[in-house]
Amino acid sequence: MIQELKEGYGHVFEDALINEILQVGTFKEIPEGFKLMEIGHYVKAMPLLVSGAIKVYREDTDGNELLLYYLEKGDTCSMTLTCCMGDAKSEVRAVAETDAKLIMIPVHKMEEWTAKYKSWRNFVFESYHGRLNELLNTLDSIAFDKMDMRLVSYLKEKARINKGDIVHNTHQEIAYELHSSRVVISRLLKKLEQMGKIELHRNYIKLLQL
Amino acid sequence: MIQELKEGYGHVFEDALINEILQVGTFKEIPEGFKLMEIGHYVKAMPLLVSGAIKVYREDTDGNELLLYYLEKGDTCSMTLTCCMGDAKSEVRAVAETDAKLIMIPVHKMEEWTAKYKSWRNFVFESYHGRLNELLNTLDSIAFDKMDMRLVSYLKEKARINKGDIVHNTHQEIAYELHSSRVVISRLLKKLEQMGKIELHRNYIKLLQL
DNA sequence: TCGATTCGGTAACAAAGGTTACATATTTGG
DNA sequence: CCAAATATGTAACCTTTGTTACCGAATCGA
Repeated sequence: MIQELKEGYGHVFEDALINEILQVGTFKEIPEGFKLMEIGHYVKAMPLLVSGAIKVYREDTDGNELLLYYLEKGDTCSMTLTCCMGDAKSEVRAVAETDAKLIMIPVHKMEEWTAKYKSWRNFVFESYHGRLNELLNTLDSIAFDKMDMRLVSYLKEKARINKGDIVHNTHQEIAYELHSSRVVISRLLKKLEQMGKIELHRNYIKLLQL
Repeated sequence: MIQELKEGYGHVFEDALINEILQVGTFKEIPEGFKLMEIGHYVKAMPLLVSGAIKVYREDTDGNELLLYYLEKGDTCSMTLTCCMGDAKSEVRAVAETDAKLIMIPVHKMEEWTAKYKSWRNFVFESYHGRLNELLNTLDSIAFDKMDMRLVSYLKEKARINKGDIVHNTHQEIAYELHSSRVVISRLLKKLEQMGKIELHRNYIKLLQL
């Protein structure tokens, strides 16, 4: 665990804090598709993401779904932060987009560290800042962009997260994540293909020049 | 200033902190329409809202606009928090919706208090939590609701903030805040009037039973 | 191997929302 | 008081998005 922690967080946390994390944190490996957090559940530990990517969703009571953003190495879930401290329920769903490695921190340490370590405070605040900004970007995209633009952004981001130029999703899955319908997504994807920007295949899409 | 502070924040902050705030904070009264924060500007002080309401907007480079949420008594601007600590630029615009009273806290105290006062930490975290949730609600509304529902929610919220059943806005102003067009808003308002839910007048709308 | 399932393509249509244009009423400023 | 500006109503039309329906191809499982 020590090398993963140092690699991902060595520049962020002071040595004393790194040592504390090593003592109380537990290392966890999760497979792609693993559900880390469910709406309405309480959260008992805070994850520091060491490798892989986590996607964070919004879902309403009617089953409507919307992808909010991804977490990557060095990120933590701000939602979890507030849930832990405030003893509140989760408002979002989190699922591993790829295989991932995490260090789980027990909730009760967080309050303690916030008082004790400047680097922890900075980390927590920066985490909030980052997440607020990602939410704002998602909001911009929904409020101001049309579906074709949103789709292009989605494909780019997905490819970036998965470090390649292939997006392994069906049209239906994309439709869910963008809160649209399969037919609409197929239609727009076909247009992108005709423009020479992507190549469509069963179960995956290859990005050419977006 | 002392009575406003105690009334709004007496249950939230411990006495020692209240005293510190009285020493370093400056009291400020601002009129309706006053611009508190502009996108791209740096923020040098953090506001504690004592009375009145502040509306927080998103605006993109093309001039597209969208109302995010309101701040009320006991709230502070989380965006400001991160901007102060991280020395980052503001991502939003904030305008006084009504006349308002604020206590401004110099940035450098925030870091100090976060280490020193548990009540301050709680306040800051709850503030973040609240704002994240309001952003999520706004997002839900844009992503999942149609314009007629959004309009009804808007009118209700606006009336609540202004403590009455009158919304003092032109159709054009409402269109801007919901990022729609005047014609669409007029159309939907007319429908609401025909359903007996509102009364339309020049420059204001009276809510009946929404 | 064969039937069932999943995935994607496409057409026809509906609904929501945006745009343009123009009319009328009210208010404001000189 | 009158011209200009502002606020609203309304019609016609277009674009985007969503819905339903049906098709064939690929894949999977017994």
